Amino acid sequence: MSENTAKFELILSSSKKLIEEIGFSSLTMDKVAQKAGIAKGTVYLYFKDKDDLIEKVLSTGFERMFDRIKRKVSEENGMVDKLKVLVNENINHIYENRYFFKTIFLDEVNVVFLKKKSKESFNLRRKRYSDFISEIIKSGMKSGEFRQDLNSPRAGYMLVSLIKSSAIYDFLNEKIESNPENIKNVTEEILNLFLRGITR
Amino acid sequence: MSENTAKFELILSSSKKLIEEIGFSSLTMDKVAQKAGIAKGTVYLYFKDKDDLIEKVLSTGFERMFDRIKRKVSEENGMVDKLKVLVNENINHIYENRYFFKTIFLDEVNVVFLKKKSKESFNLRRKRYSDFISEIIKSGMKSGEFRQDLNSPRAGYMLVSLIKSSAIYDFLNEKIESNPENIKNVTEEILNLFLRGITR
DNA sequence: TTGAATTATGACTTTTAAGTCATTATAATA
DNA sequence: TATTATAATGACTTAAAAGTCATAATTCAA
Repeated sequence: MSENTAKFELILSSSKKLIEEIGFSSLTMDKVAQKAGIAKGTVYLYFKDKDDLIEKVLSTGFERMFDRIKRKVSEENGMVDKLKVLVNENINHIYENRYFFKTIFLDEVNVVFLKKKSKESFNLRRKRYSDFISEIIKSGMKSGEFRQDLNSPRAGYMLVSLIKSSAIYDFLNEKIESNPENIKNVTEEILNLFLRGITR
Repeated sequence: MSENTAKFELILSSSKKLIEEIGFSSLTMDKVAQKAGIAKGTVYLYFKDKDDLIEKVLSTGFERMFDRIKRKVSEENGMVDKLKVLVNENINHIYENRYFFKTIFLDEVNVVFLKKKSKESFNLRRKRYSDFISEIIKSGMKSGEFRQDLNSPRAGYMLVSLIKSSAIYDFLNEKIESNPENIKNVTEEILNLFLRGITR
């Protein structure tokens, strides 16, 4: 595996662009090479195989998003406030990378294409994020901000899925433009439901 | 396209079993034929192509589930009660067909494999279900059972995703056994969150 | 400057599985 | 029973794309 970081990044970003354009299901190594302006063999100098390439596209994207969210969350004190900035930051990130996430979510890429090992890391990332949320909820239960009878890991997992499904809902309804108004609404609707439920 | 219903059903149920065993990504027409104990060419007498076969496996499964839920829901009057039986019935259905849904959810099959046309019908089914829920929520808003400031279509969509993600959560944590205790808990946790939120 | 080491190339091989169709078997009908 | 129509077969064709590797280009070190 060669060490040239610039070329590694070039292949990675070309793949990401391609995925936005044509989706995962049509992604081929030939197209990746063409998009990056290099030969197919070169791709294999930097990535073990196609699975490795996709896994790295997904994992670098996730780490970038997770770091960003963690930074913002750490600036808040109350658990309700932490959840608020978490949702806000997550939705913002999704909208800023909306064409990528549109493909991820609507194509439901997810783990189908990945081999066993990459499937596991996919689920591990999901778990790391929902565990992070679960800890906030646990603290909120201790502090009295949240109900005492919650199953915090499940609740954490549920919030992740609410965020995701809200974005899917918008993408399906063609609300893909990233205007602040829209983002503010989505964020509030998720938080409203998650914090207060639908009953009066 | 031949008319023999028994053979049609045989291929359909063999495919479903196979999907449970090996997942969508490894499903081949050769394996389907072998599982059904017939020749590959025969499969093509009853289904246009692989996409058609998968689409029919998914759509018949969905219709069965949706009918069952609608029947139960129609027996209730209050909107809260309707949502309660809806969630309960949906979770029950998922657990009764847990190996199928485990594959569907964890492999995240969804639409990846399907061609454009089938992708659309996949999203249409999802929409039919969330619209159905959305109508219940709208009635509940009118009757005063629910808050007035809800975005009912989005809320409907969110409930669908809460149900799905709860099942995924259990499957990921190996809680796949279908004991009534477990099902009761899951149902209650979903409803608790959706109706009341996490704050006190 | 030269030759060794590294990186890049893309035509080629391999694999896999979808879909076809000439042939055969079975069922229906007269 | 003979003839026609329908259903079934599976070897074969086709297609697509992953992955390889002998060769070429470039970079580096002496």
